[in-house]
Amino acid sequence: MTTLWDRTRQLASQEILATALRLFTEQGYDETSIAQIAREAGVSQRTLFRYFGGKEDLLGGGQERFGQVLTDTISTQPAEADVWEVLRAAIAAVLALHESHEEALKRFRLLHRTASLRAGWLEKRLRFQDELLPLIKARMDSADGAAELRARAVIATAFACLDAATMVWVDDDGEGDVMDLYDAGLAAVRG
Amino acid sequence: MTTLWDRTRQLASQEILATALRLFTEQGYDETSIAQIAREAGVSQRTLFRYFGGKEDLLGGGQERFGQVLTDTISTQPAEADVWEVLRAAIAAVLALHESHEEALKRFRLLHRTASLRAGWLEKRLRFQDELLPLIKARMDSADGAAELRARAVIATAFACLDAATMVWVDDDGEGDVMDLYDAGLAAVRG
DNA sequence: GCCAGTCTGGCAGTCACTGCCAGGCTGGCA
DNA sequence: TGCCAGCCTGGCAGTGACTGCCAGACTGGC
Repeated sequence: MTTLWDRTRQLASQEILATALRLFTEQGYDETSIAQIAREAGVSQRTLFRYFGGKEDLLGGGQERFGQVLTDTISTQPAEADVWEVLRAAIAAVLALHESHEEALKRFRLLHRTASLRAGWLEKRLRFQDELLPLIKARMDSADGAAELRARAVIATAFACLDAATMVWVDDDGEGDVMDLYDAGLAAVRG
Repeated sequence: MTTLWDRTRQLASQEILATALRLFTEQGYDETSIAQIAREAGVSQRTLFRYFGGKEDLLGGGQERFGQVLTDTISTQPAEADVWEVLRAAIAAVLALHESHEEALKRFRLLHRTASLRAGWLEKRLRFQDELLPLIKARMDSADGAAELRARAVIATAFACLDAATMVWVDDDGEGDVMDLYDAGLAAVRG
């Protein structure tokens, strides 16, 4: 059962998140201080840091779930499926998590335009890749060696193409479908 | 002509760099404070920050040159060369910049094991990719559209394979040649 | 030997982030 | 209904990276 505490927490959390996203888009990420967000959201800095681990987490978008969704999707994929198919399905599943088109575009734009955010995101993405490694490795032909290297290369390439797709998508102001762009990018790579 | 100032600067710079690398490898990047490096190198914090923009730059390795070397190598490549050949040459040129095997391994290990450093490095690498974009785009078949996307995907894939190669190389304690691993990784991707 | 330009160190301040502590509110229990 | 235990909050102080400012020292050219 949800207690009053839970509801209060939920409310405060949403208020903080909304305030942060508003200020970030209005004046930029680096130009917005934690103090300002806390003030305008009506909580103390200390509390804000208790709700969210750090400034980057205020962008929200539920990135914590991404890792789980990726691994889950891959695990439920048929054993005989091609690794590229498997990765495609995982990426599609993550993209499907985004709420609205506009929100996603807003967040992605912020992400790609702010160096510090971009760095943090890339780092997080690399951790996802590490989590995927054993799953993909198990699905690779273990006949010729260097399965680790090949698995790493394939995973990294898939994300690289997703990166390219996302960037083009953002540059075109959300024109077209990210998944189509991903396919086109991968096609350009694999010939 | 080199003045006394230049020589002093050079000396101080090297002393700082050496101290930093030593402390980083001894106790870890995050566990080493700027104050400690400055103290042990015999300069003030203020001066240290004047020599090097920030803590990340203290890892050295001449990463500033990388962008220049990449673009230069690509520019001097024959016009009819395949984009993959061109990118391979550029990556090989950058790898050739590393002084010694041991130093390179030490730096790479630090880079891959420290989240904050890895994030910064990935960000820098992304900027290199942006610089390469027009050069590669110009070499792509402009017949079918989406040259931007295809160029982005190809560049990102090349770096992704380099990433995979470097990681495996570090995990194997510098066994084998990074370039060979790169070729193997790219082969796994392009079939 | 002197002046101008440059480099240096120290100080104070900002910003993200953390530990600690006292006070307040909530939820369950008598 | 009253009360105690437990969680939650805000404030305060501290750390670590980084910047602006200023005064003092040193160097290079005249």
